[in-house]
Amino acid sequence: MPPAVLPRPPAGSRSIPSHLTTTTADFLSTVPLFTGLNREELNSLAELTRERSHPRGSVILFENDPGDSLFVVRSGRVKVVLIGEDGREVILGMLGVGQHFGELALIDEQPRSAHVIAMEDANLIVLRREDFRKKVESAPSIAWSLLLELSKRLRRADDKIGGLVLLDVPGRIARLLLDLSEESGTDQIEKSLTHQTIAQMIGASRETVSRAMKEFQEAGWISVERRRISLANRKALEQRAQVRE
Amino acid sequence: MPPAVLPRPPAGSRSIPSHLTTTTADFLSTVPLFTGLNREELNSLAELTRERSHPRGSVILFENDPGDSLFVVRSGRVKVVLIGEDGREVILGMLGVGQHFGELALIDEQPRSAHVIAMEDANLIVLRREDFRKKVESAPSIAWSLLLELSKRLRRADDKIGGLVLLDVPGRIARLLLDLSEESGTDQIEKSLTHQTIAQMIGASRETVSRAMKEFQEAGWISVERRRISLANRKALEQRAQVRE
DNA sequence: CTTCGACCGTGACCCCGGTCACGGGCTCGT
DNA sequence: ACGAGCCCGTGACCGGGGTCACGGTCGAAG
Repeated sequence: MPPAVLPRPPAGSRSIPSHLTTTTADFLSTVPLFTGLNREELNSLAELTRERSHPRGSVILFENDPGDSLFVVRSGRVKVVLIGEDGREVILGMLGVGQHFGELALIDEQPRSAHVIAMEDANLIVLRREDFRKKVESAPSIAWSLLLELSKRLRRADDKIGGLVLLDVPGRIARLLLDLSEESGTDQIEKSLTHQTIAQMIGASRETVSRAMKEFQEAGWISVERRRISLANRKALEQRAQVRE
Repeated sequence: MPPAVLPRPPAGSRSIPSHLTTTTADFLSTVPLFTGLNREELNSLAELTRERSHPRGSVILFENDPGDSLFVVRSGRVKVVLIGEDGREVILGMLGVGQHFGELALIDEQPRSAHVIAMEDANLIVLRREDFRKKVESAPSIAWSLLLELSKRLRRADDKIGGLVLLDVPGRIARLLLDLSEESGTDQIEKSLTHQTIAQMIGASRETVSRAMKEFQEAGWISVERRRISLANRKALEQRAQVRE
């Protein structure tokens, strides 16, 4: 892994109004955070919004930076990571279209808690703190959505902590695969997930993940065809993802 | 470690109106969650409340149980834990007077995400979901306090994940000690923290914690006198709690 | 005072998984 | 189409830390 000297946002961070398939307001209506807003509110919200695009690999925001914006992913995919001095990355989460990040700093006014990096070219909708605050006050349904979202993340995080302490690497992988498939609804996992990425999500090395994945395949629990993982034996994986003595 | 067959709440779970130093309403006014409520609102809130007492070691609520109550610690101390089939415990958090738990299930209606166990004899104030919901709706300041609290916990959890992956055991201990001292305001940590407890908080074994703590003492970074840990060399600990190569 | 249970200190052992070092296969960009 | 990067597979090595097994101390209960 290259020591990854983090460059400040390189070219491409300019605000480019994106003329895409839908209007911003239309898009916002599909974002869970903003369900509960009516047409009018969506429009006024869209007014307050800027748009930025980031090329794959660029850093969208830095840990410890003061932050006063909320971001919604309009296209592409983004990862939330911690990075040690030695360059090792821990992936706390991956966010896709319609998901958002940066709320924490909006709520508690603390510095950003992690880096966010574009995994693919990404377009982001940006909302500034004051505008967001006003929106929340005028539309309490947003506050409730936020609570729901934070709750979900907190459960996930606690789960992850439990997994890190109680499970071995194969167990953690099994759990991750089950999580991902659940969130995609099917037994398929589409995302282009490299072993390296998996390793960073579960706190392991690339090599160990390779070996474990091979075992899962040989056991017939999963099958892997170009950029697609299928869960063939869910039961077995669930078993493996459980603490046993 | 005893395999810890978890008994259902034993004797002592009866609701006992506690005639303590202050009234319930007075106490609630000191709880961060409810700052922002005026006298009247506090009184009406107190009306909706029940009180329970739990002896040291008893389980207050079980992971996976459906849950519809919020708890506020009125006295004593409580731990939030995950428990593997093999009996190993992971301590996700410790809560003292004025802190609350059980909100997650109130917000997202999912089952409880962890066990909660009394570390000392504890008195708890209990509030049912519907009553709580109504309160939140009538007093949006509560929603904001909740967002603040969940944000704080999420940051903590992410930190913990980072620590588990990036730091060795001494590093994780250093970080824990710094956290605890910060939250107590001084360089002293009072709580009766056994090595066993520390081990469960950072995902390590009792023995390894013993050895690391000894090194810290010999290095002069901390000093330990009966049930009290003092941080003597904060700088060194901060250093140790950092990822280095 | 004695016993009993928690808690701490320490040594021996050993295994999971991180690190290093390669080699070989894809996919791009030019 | 041919390097240049990414990826993935695999072997060798070895070290952090878990586990086991004791012994010692101390406070509380009988």
